[in-house]
Amino acid sequence: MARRGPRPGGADTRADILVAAERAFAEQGYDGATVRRIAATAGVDPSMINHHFGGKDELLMAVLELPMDPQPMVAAVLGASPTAPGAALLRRALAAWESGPGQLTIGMLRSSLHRDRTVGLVRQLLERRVLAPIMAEMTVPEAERPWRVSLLATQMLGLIMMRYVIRIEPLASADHDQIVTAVGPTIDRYLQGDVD
Amino acid sequence: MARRGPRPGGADTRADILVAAERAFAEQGYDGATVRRIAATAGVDPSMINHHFGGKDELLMAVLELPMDPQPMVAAVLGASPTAPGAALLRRALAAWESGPGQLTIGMLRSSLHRDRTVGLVRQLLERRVLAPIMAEMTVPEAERPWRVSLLATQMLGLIMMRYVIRIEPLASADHDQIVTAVGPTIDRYLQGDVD
DNA sequence: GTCTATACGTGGATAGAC
DNA sequence: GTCTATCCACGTATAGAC
Repeated sequence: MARRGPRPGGADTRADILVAAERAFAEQGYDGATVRRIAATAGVDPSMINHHFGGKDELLMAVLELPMDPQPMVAAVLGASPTAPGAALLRRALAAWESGPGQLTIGMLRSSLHRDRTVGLVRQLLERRVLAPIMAEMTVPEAERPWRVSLLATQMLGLIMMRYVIRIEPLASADHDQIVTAVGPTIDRYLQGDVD
Repeated sequence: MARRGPRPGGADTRADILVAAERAFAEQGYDGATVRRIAATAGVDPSMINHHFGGKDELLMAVLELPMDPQPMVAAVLGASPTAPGAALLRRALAAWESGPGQLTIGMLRSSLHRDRTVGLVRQLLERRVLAPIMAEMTVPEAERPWRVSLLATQMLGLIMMRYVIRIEPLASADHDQIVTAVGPTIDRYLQGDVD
């Protein structure tokens, strides 16, 4: 019954674990996702997770470093709509968050905020893969960009949390046009308007 | 050694548990706070928590329903500064979040976002104790108020999360004046400006 | 290096004695 | 109402087979 040695079929244990873990963390949160269940889903022994990643925390970190979507998209949108980038940015962001991968991203974010270690990783990823590309495309003087992009981040994160996590009404049911009209000018002002 | 029957001194077990749990959840998050430690801090047996509250989830819910600070303050500020309420609101909010009780509130929020059940309770508390009082003080037609207040909530929550939880720079180190200048106009527009 | 098997400590929860 | 004893699931560490 029991098998010995490498799994048959040339299965890639490490990759299988990552796939199972990404779903589990996004759908069930950090605690809801158990190492044992992730291993079972991946069809491997639980101790393999410690062997390949070091532990549950490191597994989450590895998952957070998987290629995610938003970074190239956001920067490209900015370049395409120089005068009123807020509307275009919001439309792309809303569409992305409501896609399958976007919902996983939101789930991952949600399951990472209550641990200092994972929050630190979220901050790094945010800075390097979302905010830095945006700053590179901005038209204002470079010295202003970190401040402006952090303001932008507050509005975008708050929109995500309120609409998709806390789900307050009428925001959660609002259509994209309403949101773009209401929030777009805020984004425009943070990106290129008067902020001090 | 072992005692039997009710604790001596007429101690109020339930209240003691709540006090210990509030601190523990806020400071250590939902998972970091253990039923066993909360019980030890309160000087009671761990099984008392299940007996009085039903379980760890219900204990968190009971804690979330404890009286919290922000609701009267916010409404009062609005009435005092009818033309540019954003600046006054932000100043009071920033001061509150950086006080001891405010940090506990942020910790509670942070430790509640990754469970559907507790997110639901956060939503209810937010609607009833923060957003409803604000709506009551708004000067725009009543029909517009839910939409406007939900926009306000996105900006305030995003500011909290980015400054105090994710701690992105330069926002995390910015002084209150900078933030008020940059974000105040956003709040003003959501409360009484053109949003559709 | 990759996998299996097993064991330890701690967590939340429960049953039942007092 | 309160406490003891116990249970099961969890994360993790270790030893050793291939």
